Amino acid sequence: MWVRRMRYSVEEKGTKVIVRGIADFNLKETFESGQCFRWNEEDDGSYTGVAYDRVVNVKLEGDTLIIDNTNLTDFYDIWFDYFDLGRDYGQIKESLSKDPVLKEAIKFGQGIRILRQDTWETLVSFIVSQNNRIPQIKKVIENLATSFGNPIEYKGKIYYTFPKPEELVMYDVETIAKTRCGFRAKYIFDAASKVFSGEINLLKLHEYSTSEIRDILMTINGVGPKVADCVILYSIGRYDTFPTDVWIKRIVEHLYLKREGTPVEIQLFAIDKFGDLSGFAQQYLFYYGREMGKKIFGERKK
DNA sequence: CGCCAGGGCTAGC
DNA sequence: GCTAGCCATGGC
Repeated sequence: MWVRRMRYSVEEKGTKVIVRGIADFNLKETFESGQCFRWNEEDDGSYTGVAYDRVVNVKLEGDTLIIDNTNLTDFYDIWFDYFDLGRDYGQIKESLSKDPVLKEAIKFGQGIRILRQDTWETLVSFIVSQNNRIPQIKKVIENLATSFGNPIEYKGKIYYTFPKPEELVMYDVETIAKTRCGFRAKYIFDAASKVFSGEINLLKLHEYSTSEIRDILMTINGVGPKVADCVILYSIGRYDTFPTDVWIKRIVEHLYLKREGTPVEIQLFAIDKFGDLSGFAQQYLFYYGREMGKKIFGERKK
């Protein structure tokens, strides 16, 4: 019900696809809301990133989205869904704004969208994220790509695709650890092994219920509730999911509960409150909490 | 130096 | 079922 036919005009021009009629989209808010790790800002405010074995540059000028180094086929096959362009975020924000806290949070990230990312890359990225900081997560993911991915050129620079399971299982844990991923190397290897062997079929996850997907992902060593929920939200697109990390826990405790709670309690509270829009609410609250900074939450214990 | 990071595993109750 | 201690690495 939250997917409405959006009215865009789409035009291919040289190496670019130009989309007019874009609303509720801000590149910085979307790329820096902690859901993805391979987009980097250029001097002109555009972002260059690698996803689905492609490197593109995206720029927003008013209501016009310009995607460079692509074509119409890729736009409809990949980028339309990747940027969630079929969804009316205006309606989502309107509905969530009935909650006064969310109404305030949304002001800080009016242009946040939830990207539809590749499941394998999302899985590994959030394995890397555990007990780690975002700049370090980005470095490790780049190391994985340059070490084990394939080179692709764009504007005279070499970028690297994210390595597939079959490109990782041929190495051992010690080699994977050279990417500075630390103790997570064995987790990455186990994920690659289970996907490569077919024990876990990422392409069929969407056929299962959310809790079944959770159970399947958590059979991987190093994948717990938080990592599984991030995969479910950011790549499967189940929006009744509320990934609960230390930050969102502090934020919910501070803004709603007015007391401390367990992660499970926080999650159940949020999903009960936000329902099918929980994932969006989480993203707005997370960005809001991070923008408000450690001044408010920093001194609290986890 | 110690502390902690978008967690999860393990051992010990 | 619950939790404290641990985990690699790096920034402060």
